[in-house]
Amino acid sequence: MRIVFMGTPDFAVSSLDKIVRLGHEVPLVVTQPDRPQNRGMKLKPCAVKEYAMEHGLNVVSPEKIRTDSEFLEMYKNIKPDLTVVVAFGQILPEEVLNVPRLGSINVHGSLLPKYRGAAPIQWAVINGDKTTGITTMFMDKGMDTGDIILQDETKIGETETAGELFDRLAIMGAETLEKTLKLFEEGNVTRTKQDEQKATYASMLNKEIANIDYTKTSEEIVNLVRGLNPWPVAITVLNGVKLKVYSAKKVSLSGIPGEILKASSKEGLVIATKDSAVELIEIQPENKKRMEAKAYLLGNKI
RNA sequence: CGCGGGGUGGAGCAGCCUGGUAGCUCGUCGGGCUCAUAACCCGAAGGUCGUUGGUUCAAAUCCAGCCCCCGCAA
Repeated sequence: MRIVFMGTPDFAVSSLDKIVRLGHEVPLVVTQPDRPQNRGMKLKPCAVKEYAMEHGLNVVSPEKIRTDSEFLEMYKNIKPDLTVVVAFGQILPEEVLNVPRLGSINVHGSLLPKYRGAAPIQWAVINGDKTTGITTMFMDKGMDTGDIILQDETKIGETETAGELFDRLAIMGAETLEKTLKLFEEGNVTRTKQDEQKATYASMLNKEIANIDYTKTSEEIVNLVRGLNPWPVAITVLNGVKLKVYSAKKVSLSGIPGEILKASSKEGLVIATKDSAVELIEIQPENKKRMEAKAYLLGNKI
């Protein structure tokens, strides 16, 4: 088939790679424009763009795809059979969605209608879900509201981080996409409407939720830490020391929520929560490297 | 030229301002104590102080360049 790909971050690369390896024709790849990213405000191409350039694919990065008539014209002239969208990052208007002969499909990192929106994988971990999965669907003008084609389910590990789940779902996404493309080739695609009653939204992550709230339960806090690792990472401030928290576990102690119960290189760093306490195991103090809390306490005090 | 912190035995830090013996808390190895131990006692190994050059009788320390790591912001 003649497939246009739209996607931006790492998560999308394995799906694009799958399409290329399956031997489909990819006349165009669409990504977000380069953004100033790192220290020093340097421009860095996104993961999909890097992949596309390495493989000699034609890449465009419209600033606002909604209002870009030049892009729409060019896109129409390509006459794609199908367009695959994976974590693209821009809302696509109906004129764009309707261009491909067979439609536009999306690979989403949750079992829709649960976790429509921007950060489904992290929210599944933050909420302590036991399972999640991949959904492929036809796109419509709503936010992840289109008809479902296929779903694959996977268990979330007890201590799995969002980053680890991300990597697994990126691979699973490519596999589910492969099965979906096969259905298109065979002409056996089915559509299942989403159950609106069960729909939930996974909003974008912001810094507010990254701050650990010790009046929550230990389990909620541990899940938050897992769900925000490796990005944007849970944050806490203890006696004026700002820390990123990469891993934590529940321990059987108690005190006033937020109280520092232990802070030594031998016993570790333990903070009281609503129902018990959490030990902050792997941390990153401001301006420092990521390290064990016990190592930090060898030469620093909290 | 976005703002800022840092690179010192295996780990985390001090020392730098006010140049002159390499320090602290751990870890490792050996020995001791103990029913036993992540506890305690004794001893040992292990560092071109990121790198290049400069100043000086003398540089971890002062000066200049370069490399690398990190926080904020985006």
